[in-house]
Amino acid sequence: MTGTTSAVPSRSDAVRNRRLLLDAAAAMFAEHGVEVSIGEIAQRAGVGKGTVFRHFSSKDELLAAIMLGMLGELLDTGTALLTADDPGTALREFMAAGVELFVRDRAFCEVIGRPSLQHAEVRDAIDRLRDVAEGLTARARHQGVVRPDVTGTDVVLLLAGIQHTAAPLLVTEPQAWRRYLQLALDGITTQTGRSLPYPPPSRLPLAPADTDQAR
Amino acid sequence: MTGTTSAVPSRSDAVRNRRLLLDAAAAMFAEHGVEVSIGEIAQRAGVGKGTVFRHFSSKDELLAAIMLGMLGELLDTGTALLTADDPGTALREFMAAGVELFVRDRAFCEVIGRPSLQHAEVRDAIDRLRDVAEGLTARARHQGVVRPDVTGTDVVLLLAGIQHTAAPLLVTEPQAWRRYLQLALDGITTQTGRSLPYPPPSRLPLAPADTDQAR
DNA sequence: ACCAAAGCGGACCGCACGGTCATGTTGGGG
DNA sequence: CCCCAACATGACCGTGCGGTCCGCTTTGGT
Repeated sequence: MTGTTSAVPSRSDAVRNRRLLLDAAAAMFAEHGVEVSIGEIAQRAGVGKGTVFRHFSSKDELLAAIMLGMLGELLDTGTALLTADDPGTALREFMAAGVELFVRDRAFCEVIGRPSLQHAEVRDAIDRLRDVAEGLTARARHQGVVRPDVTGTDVVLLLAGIQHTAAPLLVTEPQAWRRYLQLALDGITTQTGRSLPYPPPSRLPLAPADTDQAR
Repeated sequence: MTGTTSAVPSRSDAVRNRRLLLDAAAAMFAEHGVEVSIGEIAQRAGVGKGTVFRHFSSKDELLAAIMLGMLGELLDTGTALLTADDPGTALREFMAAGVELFVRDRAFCEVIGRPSLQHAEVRDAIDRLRDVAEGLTARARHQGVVRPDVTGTDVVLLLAGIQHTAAPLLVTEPQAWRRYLQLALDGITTQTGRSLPYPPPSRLPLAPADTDQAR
């Protein structure tokens, strides 16, 4: 389901090394963020630095391959939940899965939060994720458990926000994000006589070009 | 009120250059984050690179000086609001000021969010901020407009979270954070029969040492 | 068993960064 | 006006990064 970025090689040692590399990179990115060096990843995988660039044309390509995998999983989870019985708990479970993904993977947070360094495919995946979230939110809205003016884009944005709220506590209290997820859920739940002060964003901007203008 | 990190120099050209440097660094850090190079800051200030290190012993020192200034302002705002008439709107205004600070300054987000690279003085300032937030929250709680199990630490954490929620929209919709601030406020507001699933964090960890373990 | 092609590895390149230093310049007290 | 201490400067250094390249090894078809 997740189209790999580069073609998968034919020789046995190559496919084995590719697996080792993907696993090592996923672990290192998750633990240390996008700043880990290619050398460290290669070392962890037990291969030479050159081998990394044989399998992935650049560091960005490697990063994108892993991010796409994770986004694909979340997308599948969300799609499955679209046909769940209770729309309210379905939305809740989707958000829990999303926040947990952010919490577990530091690079994931950094990539999603800074669209400037995003691959086109990653942006597409996020767009599809937004669609799924839109569906889940619409169902919950129809059931009346969610405010009428809350959108799927809101939900996706909140995932990153909740993770970031609990981030400083992550080491000492790894489960604290559940507290802030509930807080957010209570915020988007139907409340009498309350409205949000700013119109819902129509869509995620394609590539905000970061805040950096050309130097 | 804000104790500068290094002693302020005596000669007139030195004090002028120090001002230029602080202004340039503040602008650059706000716009591009902590990653801006000393060279770029010096260029913007119209001085040589060496001059930067004459005034601040390291890049971290310069960064800390600016962060302390901003934290001081927010601290003053919060302290003033402690004696405001309506505790509910006081808390709201404090949070609005806090989020706006995050939104305006990229380096501020990065420093607050990654305690590993924090100066001791910065951590102290954040602690004092937490105390002020505790006071504001307690007042609002006594008035009954805020959940009994929401703490000042929650409020401080939410500031960063709200900014991060709206971050991807910042370029296209700079005011979107107000939407998510309201959402968070609705979340922490008194609601019948709802409770948070995770106990309130007692305090911010002092220095979570990042997620990086020694290499 | 052989061999071409595919894969591997690590020395190597160019670059940008934070920080230092020797040299030249300037301000302001006497 | 003079002089020296305080200051400014940019060439320079060490380091670590992403990415390249070429000689060697392994694989798998014949």
